[in-house]
Amino acid sequence: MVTIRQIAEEAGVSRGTVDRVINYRQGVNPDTEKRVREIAERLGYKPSVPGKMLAAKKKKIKIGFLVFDTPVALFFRDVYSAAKQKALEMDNLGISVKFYKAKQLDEQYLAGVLEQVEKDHLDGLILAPLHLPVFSEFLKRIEKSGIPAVFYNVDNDEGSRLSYVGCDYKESGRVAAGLTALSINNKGPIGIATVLDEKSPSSYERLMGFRKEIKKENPDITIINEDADYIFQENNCDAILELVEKHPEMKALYVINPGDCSIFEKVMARAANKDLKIITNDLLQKQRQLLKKGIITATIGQQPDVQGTLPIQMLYDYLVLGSMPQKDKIYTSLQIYIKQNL
Amino acid sequence: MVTIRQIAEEAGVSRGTVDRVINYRQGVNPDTEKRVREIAERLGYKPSVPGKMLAAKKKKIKIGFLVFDTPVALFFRDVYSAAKQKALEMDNLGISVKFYKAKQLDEQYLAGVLEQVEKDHLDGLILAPLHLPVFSEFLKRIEKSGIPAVFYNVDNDEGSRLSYVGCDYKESGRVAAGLTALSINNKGPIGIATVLDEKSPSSYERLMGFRKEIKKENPDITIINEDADYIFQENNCDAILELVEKHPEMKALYVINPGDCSIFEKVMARAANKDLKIITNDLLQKQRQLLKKGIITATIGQQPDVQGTLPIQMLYDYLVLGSMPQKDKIYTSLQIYIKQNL
DNA sequence: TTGTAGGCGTTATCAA
DNA sequence: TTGATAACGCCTACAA
Repeated sequence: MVTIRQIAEEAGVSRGTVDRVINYRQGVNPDTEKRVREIAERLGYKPSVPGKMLAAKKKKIKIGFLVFDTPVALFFRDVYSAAKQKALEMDNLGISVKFYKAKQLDEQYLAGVLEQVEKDHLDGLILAPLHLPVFSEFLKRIEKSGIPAVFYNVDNDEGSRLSYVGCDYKESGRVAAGLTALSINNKGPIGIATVLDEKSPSSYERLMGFRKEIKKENPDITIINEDADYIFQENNCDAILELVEKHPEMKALYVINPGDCSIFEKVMARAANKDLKIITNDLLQKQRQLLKKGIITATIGQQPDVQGTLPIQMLYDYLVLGSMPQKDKIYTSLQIYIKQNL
Repeated sequence: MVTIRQIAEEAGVSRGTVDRVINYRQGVNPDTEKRVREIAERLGYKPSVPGKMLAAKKKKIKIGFLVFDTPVALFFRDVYSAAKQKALEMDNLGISVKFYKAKQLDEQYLAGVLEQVEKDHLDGLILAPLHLPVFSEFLKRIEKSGIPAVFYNVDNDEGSRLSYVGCDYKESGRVAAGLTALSINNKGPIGIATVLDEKSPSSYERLMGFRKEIKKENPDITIINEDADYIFQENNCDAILELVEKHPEMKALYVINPGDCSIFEKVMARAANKDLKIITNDLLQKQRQLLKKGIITATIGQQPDVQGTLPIQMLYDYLVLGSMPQKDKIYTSLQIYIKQNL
């Protein structure tokens, strides 16, 4: 355990100088700097975590966390409750996390929330940057201000970020394909559907991943409704029911985004004793119940708890310990849930 | 953020006294103690994590970690490599983790290793206490010595422990049952097999969980070989191949413990183009490959990384922060792996 | 450009 | 039985 004190002694300078060198601060003689840096290198200096944590308390760090709290974005509830828990821990470390709840998804309303976010002087920001003009604008301003941000659930290359924590949607689609194939013994006609999401990036990527995987691995499976435009049409609930009725031979249905989940029971009612397998995404409360009842066959999770806690930890590590995230994207685990492992 | 300093001022005593009270040390006037405790309570004192971490460095805490490093216990390799990583982190916090590798599983050899463990003066111990007489003895001595222990992978009630981190084997069997049923559309004859483990508790519990779940949920599935004595017989590799040949109608095979995994390819060779589904446990390197090749249909994991890292963290929290584990048993997640989510 | 010193919260040691 | 003080490692304001 090498400390700045030891480096200071070795270099014949004061601790302050070593600190300046190590943290790339202004005003050190280049020769001194070089000497100190070499010694630090040679001795294998690693800053002490507790030391940094202790010293960080004086900084009164404030992190902002934007969540959506609407009936159509239920997934964020699970993210939020995990994040709240983590925020309490952070409070113990002298870091405060402020939550901003967006209760609607229309641009004007969101603009108001984002304005509020910018007013508070934050040291870091966590958000799911939807692909909407308000967010594009906002991301640019945040980037300019230099506030480090972590994106969760939705990635967005219109602004720079420390890291992304969320699902790899394409892979998620692939896993759904594998599960679907598994549940119908690799053959038969299947359907794809989604209730919400008019071609949101996440749904679209899942669709692409699903289709590609089926084509690659399962020559004996045919997808009844191939066309993306057809899948993402309006008033989808009715369209899905129609699809199921038109195709009694359908063996499985992949529901990308089930909305409020009421679609599942409706579909099963129409497909009565047809032994239709339903594969979907996420594990919200409703889905848990429907899995138990045997209405949903399997679902693929995206770790809402990790999406809530890891971004906070990453910002803490960055702001307090000065360490960059290991990866540019942290993908959540593609956990498969069936009746028995809820 | 209340500190002992604040409590000391409020109570009109020194920080030392507050420290004595809070940490239940000897030599405090009962009146003083009561007063200090009340103030701490009223102010909602929570010890500071960084403060404790910093102060802990002087204690030179040493944790022992026992792992098995034998050809038949490959799972422990993954535990070990995660634990090694975690040990490095701990080193940064001034805590050293010493590993003890047991290269054989016979009692005499193990006795030697355990003796070595006892010689070193450890502040905490992590081990998988196999159900063998050497361990029974050892656990009793450890318990008497008061050294806190965390068990992983194998629980054992012959000694007291802080917590257990590992698989819920019975639930693991249930999940295997659900997966098996899913892969054969809930009907048909299936088989159960295991290569290693003459009725080790983990295998036995998995078997029980599997059988019970099939009976409860799948009236149309019949288990060809019901009898535990038959499943756990000697020279199992041959017995399994025989089973597969005798029952060409078999739709799926649950392999509880595949040993070195060579059984899988052998079974598939015998069952050529029979479309036999194979369900198993763990995700070692071999299994990963076989899943990719489509020889194994699905497997159920038990988070070797968590088993390696969490016990270390728990002992750290206990020894440094003085916090007890949340639960008596921490079960690893019953993650399902198929070809697409390796 | 560099050094000094105090503080972050807890704990151990020594002195009273 | 209690108090005072010096660590633990880092950071920063101020002084030189």
